Amino acid sequence: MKRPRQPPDPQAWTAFQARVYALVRQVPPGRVITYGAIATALGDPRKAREVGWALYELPDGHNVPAHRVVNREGCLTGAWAFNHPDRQRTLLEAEGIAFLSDGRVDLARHLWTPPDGQ
DNA sequence: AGCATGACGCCTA
DNA sequence: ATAGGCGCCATGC
Repeated sequence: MKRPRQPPDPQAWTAFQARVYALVRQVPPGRVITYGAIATALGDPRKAREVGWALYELPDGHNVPAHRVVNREGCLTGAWAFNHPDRQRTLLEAEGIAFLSDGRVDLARHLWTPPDGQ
């Protein structure tokens, strides 16, 4: 059975971004969340890549703690949105995030799960 | 229209 | 645990 798919809709995309930002804003300091977890919490686990896009398009002056978003292995995203390759790691360490010896976030300790109903 | 790319993730070997 | 392949979906050329 073929899976129903929504048609591309700019308004839906904007709404999607808003929901991503709203969810990321709920991540407490010292905790992290993954792209896949965000997509799942928003009701579509397949949109993990779009979560990344949404964060990529964050406007200036946003109050979204995007540095608390990592991939499912706990890897950081690099310099993309943080102006400096170590910026994201610095922010996370300042919040008490523990890193493994290979440079990944210790997800077992810091992964945050959003409450239901989001 | 086709093809490549990407702040991703799952499956398989 | 690691590496490669593939699916996903929005974007850009």
